[in-house]
Amino acid sequence: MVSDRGLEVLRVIVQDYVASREPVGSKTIVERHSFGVSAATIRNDMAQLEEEELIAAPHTSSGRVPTDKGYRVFVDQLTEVRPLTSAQRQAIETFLGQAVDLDDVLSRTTRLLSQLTNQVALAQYPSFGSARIRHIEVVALGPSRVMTVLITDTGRVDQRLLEVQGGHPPIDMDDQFLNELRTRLNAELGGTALADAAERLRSFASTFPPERAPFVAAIAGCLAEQVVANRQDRLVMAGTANLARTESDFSGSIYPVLEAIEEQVILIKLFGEMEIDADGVSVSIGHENQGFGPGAQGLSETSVLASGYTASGGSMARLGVLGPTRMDYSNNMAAVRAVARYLTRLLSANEKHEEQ
Amino acid sequence: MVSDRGLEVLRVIVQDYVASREPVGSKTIVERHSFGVSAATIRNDMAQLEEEELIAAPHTSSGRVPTDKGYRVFVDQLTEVRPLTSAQRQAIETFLGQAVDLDDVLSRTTRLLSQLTNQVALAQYPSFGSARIRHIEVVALGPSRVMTVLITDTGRVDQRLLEVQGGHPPIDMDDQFLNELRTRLNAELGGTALADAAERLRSFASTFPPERAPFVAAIAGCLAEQVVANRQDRLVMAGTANLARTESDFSGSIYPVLEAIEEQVILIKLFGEMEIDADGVSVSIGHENQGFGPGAQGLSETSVLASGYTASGGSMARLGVLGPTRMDYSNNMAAVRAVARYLTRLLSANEKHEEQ
DNA sequence: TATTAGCAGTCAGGCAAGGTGAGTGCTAAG
DNA sequence: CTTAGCACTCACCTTGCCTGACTGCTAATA
Repeated sequence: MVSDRGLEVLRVIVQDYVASREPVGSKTIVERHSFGVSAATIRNDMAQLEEEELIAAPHTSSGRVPTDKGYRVFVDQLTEVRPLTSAQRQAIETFLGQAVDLDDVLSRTTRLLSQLTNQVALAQYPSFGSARIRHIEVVALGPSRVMTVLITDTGRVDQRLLEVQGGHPPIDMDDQFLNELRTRLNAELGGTALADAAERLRSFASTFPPERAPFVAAIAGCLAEQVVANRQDRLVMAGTANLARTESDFSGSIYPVLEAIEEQVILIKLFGEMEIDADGVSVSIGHENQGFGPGAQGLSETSVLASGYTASGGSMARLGVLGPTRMDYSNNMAAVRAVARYLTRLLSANEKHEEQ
Repeated sequence: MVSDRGLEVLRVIVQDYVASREPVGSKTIVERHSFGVSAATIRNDMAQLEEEELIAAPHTSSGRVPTDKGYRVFVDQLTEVRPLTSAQRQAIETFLGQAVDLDDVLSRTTRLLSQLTNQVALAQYPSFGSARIRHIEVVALGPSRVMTVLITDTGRVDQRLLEVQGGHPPIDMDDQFLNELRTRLNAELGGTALADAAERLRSFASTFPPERAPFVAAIAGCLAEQVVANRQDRLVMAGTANLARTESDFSGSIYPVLEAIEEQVILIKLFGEMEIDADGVSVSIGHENQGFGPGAQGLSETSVLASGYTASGGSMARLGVLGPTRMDYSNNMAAVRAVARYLTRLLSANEKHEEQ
């Protein structure tokens, strides 16, 4: 029902509204853009757009504002992701290049992304997924306390404390036994995909003499927990202060938004649902964020851009930005895409290096 | 210059202002508190308090508001930290008791504290300080990549990646050598205070045959870095959303506040400067937060409460809350103190357990 | 049929005037 | 030292008015 010019009108409405933060009227449109038609014609087009619920008027005699649906059409059909400036590319390379470990990479990534977009930047730790066990460490911290450390080939290190209940006789954690245990654990599990590790761990204790078995079982249980640890889904974020700066973009307080962000579960779920086509950026707009648990309605006036990056081991994770629905989609999508790509390259470069 | 009753007046002004968010006048005071004198008398007292710059009037015909200096006097002389309710104590115990490792403890601590106070809660990782090395791990991740893991008796695990430049001949990282290296590192350094470890590491490589020395030196250097890693000063925080809820307590936007908080350096410095007397709570009010670097003026309308806790190994770290100067000092100081105490008990209980 | 000009109608937001009430400082008396 | 009384100030609210930016509609035009 909407003519080509109508879509063009929608585009400039979105662009002008994002830039000016003010409802845009027919007159302003003909003034700022050369449509070659009069304001009245634009008004007719706008009437159609309104009928399609792509724009709306805050009050009777004001200009129009894009609806969530309008943004959706804009993002799907009208936006072309323009490449970053070379200065920005430069910034990405130099800033991310200095990272020393995964924590650092993600911390830098989010800080960088929040600077590029002036929004809240989010990055998910790579899920264990297809990662493999590189090394297992068991360290005695005291007569009844043990620490297990799980190191994966993705560079992830996960430690856990274990209190061993005193047995009869008291468990003997001499170094020699721990050495043996460590050796056998690594022999049995080294190189195993995490997905399979839990299975193997279950039967691991039975290969030990009965008096050792309960202790070993405890350790194995602990490691099994680590394997499926929910930690794998931790989020890093940066630039929450940007929300305060764009505060006027929210009808009420930014409190519910901040709250929803702190409740990382919501974002993780949301990230999980957003499907990313190859090297694309996926967008979830306003009400589309609904339904990811209580508190998610705090995100009803925000949009989330997400892209995926692959860490070494082929495990996939998400990164993106969150901001008010009225954001510069074009620029932000470009930034997310560029950073995601660079991140993939950075992490798989390590990978290659490692495999050679 | 200020009479006893004058101080009492200051107290109720602070209390009423904190509770009502509105300037409090002489009439309201005599109505709500039984001073046994008339409003006019209170007015005289208030005139004196104003002369001492303990209170101020936002505009000519309005009630008074405490100044930073007024809050200072209130905190120093007029507040008694009332004990928590038993329900609150209960909450602390059950919530913190479930923690599995140090990360978890601090994450839970901040979430709890932010709930108890409705402010932003902060906790510093225990500084290595007097901590000792418990265990060192060296893991080959590939032909030219090594990961070093440093585990301290405070339960801290710090890993780092190391790219080893190909030598002549290419470095041989067979398991046997790594085993030897690991053993010697632990023999040499296990139990060493971190403060001394860097020293010893410097000469460590020289005890190896020349063809191994460069490689070992690289590893030792990497470990030395870890020992003095700035990471030791990381902060955990929770409840930033609370800032948005108390937004009206700030004259401008909360943007500079959020920004200052993200810039953890400022808070870490501030924490460092605040001196904590035994089991006390230290308070830094408004302008007192100034001078901790650019961005610190974002904190000019906030107060920071801090207490210390001792982790195992006797290392001291801070935890506290941050909120608008107009906060419930009495309650918040109680909460900070109680949580700090409990945390110390929790961590040193482990310690004891471990030493027995 | 698509476009345009013109016109009447709507309504948010800004501005000024006036009233209200909370709160003060001062003074003189108890 | 305390109190009552009084004049004064000033933020804040309400009301009314005006302006300007829009719109939707209609009738003329290409």
